[in-house]
Amino acid sequence: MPELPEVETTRRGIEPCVTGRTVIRLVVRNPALRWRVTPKLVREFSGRTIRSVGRRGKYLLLATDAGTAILHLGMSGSLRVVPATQAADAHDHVDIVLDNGDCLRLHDPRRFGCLLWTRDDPRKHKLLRDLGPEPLAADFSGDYLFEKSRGRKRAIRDFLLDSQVLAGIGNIYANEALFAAGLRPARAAGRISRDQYARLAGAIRATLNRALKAGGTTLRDFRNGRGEPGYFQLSLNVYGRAGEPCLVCGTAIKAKRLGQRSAFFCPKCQS
DNA sequence: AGAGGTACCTGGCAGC
DNA sequence: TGCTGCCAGGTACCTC
Repeated sequence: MPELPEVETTRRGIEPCVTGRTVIRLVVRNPALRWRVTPKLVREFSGRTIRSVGRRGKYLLLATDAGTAILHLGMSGSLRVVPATQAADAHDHVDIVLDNGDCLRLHDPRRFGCLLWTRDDPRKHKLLRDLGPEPLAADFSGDYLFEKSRGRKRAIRDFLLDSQVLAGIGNIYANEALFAAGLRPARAAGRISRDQYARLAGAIRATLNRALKAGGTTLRDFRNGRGEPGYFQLSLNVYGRAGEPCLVCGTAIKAKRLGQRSAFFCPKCQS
């Protein structure tokens, strides 16, 4: 589910509700996420005050004076702030109970998400240290993608999904940005020109910014910190639209299997 | 080093 | 109305 716009929407939603609040306890109904939620996390997070809510790629970082909780929403995860007394639904695996009677509730049917604890700088954590640049940060450019892609034979769609190339891009936004840049998803990354990468970098930024304005994409179950869906699915040009007319030229959108995942493109607008 | 496949897990949907 | 098989927003880890 959640790519950068959804994770950032979640971050913005929960930030005012949890910053400065103290965690009084954790309720772990099912510790079996991608990695087990450990007793050490429960012990060390409890009693700590959340100083900030950060994000790196698709990871959320709840920072305290003693350490940082690293949270990933996987494919189907969502976080919301609800009264701690509210009955838990199926798949509400963890509550981070706050000192004002609310809790931060992690819901994740597929359990591909994780909740980890580190005492050190989270950016040095194994899961974060090799992440590529943030696509909305100043150090990201078409030149960076051009240099990084030389000699690479992979499909550009897969190159964009590689978190060591770029952090936070998933299958929806990779496909949408490639449409906006006029590039077919199967094109070899190493055979795309500097000019085309400049256009692609701009398309990535524009697509992510438009998705953020819409509060993210809700295909099935994404919800922001207040339980509300996003609306960017109404603006998708190609993702999930196989067989439907291109909104620019009317040609039928094609779906193609690249590796294990579907890619979508307009055969006329993209080359 | 890079590329490709597998695994983790649940739920929704199409087709029979 | 079942049942089966396939698909899904992610990504670490393994092999070649």
